[in-house]
Amino acid sequence: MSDEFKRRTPSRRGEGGALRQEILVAAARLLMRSGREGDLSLRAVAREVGIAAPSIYLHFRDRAELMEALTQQLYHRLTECLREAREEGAVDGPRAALRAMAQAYCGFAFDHPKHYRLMFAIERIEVARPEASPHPLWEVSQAWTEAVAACRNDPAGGPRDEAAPSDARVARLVWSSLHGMVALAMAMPFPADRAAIAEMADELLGLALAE
Amino acid sequence: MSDEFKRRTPSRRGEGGALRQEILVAAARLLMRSGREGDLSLRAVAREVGIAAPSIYLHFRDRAELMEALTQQLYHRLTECLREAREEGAVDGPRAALRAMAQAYCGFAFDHPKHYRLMFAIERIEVARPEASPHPLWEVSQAWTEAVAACRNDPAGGPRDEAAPSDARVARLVWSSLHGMVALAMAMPFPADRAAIAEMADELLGLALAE
DNA sequence: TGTACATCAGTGAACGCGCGTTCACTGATGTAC
DNA sequence: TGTACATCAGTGAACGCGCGTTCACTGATGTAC
Repeated sequence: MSDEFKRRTPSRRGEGGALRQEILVAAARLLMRSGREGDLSLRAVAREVGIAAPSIYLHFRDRAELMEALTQQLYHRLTECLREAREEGAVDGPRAALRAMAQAYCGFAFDHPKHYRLMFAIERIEVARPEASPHPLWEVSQAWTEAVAACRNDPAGGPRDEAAPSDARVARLVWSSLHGMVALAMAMPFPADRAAIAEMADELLGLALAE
Repeated sequence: MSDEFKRRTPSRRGEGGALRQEILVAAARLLMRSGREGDLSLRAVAREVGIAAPSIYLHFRDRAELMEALTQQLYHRLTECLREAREEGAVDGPRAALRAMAQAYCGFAFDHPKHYRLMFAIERIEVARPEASPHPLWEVSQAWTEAVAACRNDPAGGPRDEAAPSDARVARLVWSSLHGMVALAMAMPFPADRAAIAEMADELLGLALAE
């Protein structure tokens, strides 16, 4: 039995940037196991990668920057997951696409609960960011609005009620409620019932689109 | 200018238990300011109370037990807040009572965002608890179910649809969605719009009760 | 073809810090006789 | 009424730990001449 850490062999010259991605992957892996943000220390991540702790500073200014890069990556994964589900579902029309998207959202949360928790429970530091890069949560919001709008513009759905709330409002209601379902299920002191949540998600879509 | 901590004068004999409550109050106050669970160290709490760190061990077995007592207290405060709102609203009927309860829920979350976050984002350790004390989240769940049932049993609401989902299911949908609204609002990178959330909450109740 | 040098991709040791927890203690207050 | 003792409500100093971060360094690889 050996207590040695695995030792990563250094990148070849010009390929130093590879370590950056390895660090992020290791951080995500570590998070998956240990769960809480506080456990994601620089040193723990370095151990997971198989490098010395100071090597992280070659790619991230400090721990905060590493954490931010990690959450950004997780947000993008979620966005991609939603987009794929919507595309696949779209062959059966916009309603099916929205439904697939909702199911994919719940699936993402239940498949990566620790990641999901970090994404939505992290303390926002809100360093006045360069406006150049909008927050990735905007993309998620956008995706919901588009999918909802596609449903409500579908001619098969009949004429649109004049007094109906905007697509963005309905989308926000849908997203909020889905988030609440998965987040509350995770917060409850007994294991989540995925099937029940999936059913509740369908029920919600029915209500929100006033079918 | 003095850097000294305030020093608490010891309890009189037989009143040692008073410190326990002081510790919990100080922990809640500290949480309100600093936000993240990791900042709630034993030593920080002791400083806030004005006692030596080891004194905490006179009333709590370890840090975990202190944290658990704190969240229990917060859950009970939430439950009480919901119950009061419901009673006040009940003079205008069960529908108004449910509405008041929903508004109180959002109000609690926005008034104590750090507390709310801790209650629902804390890593559940799920020490096999003595079954004697059920988790306080059950009480919250119960409160929603009762309020929803009262609405749907109200004779003024007309006869009940046979195929309608159970009160518990509707209650869970309502609670989940409300939780999602406030939690997502807190997670978004800009300040929450309380009025918009309150409106969305009303809209949700309308949908869920199929008005 | 050889060699001096620059650059790249990291490393090892050390720093000061706050933490949870343990330990033996202290000083005030009550009680038995 | 006096005094020895027990109990209560805490304290001060110390422990070992892992942490973020800094610093001067190393060894391999490419480049200029």
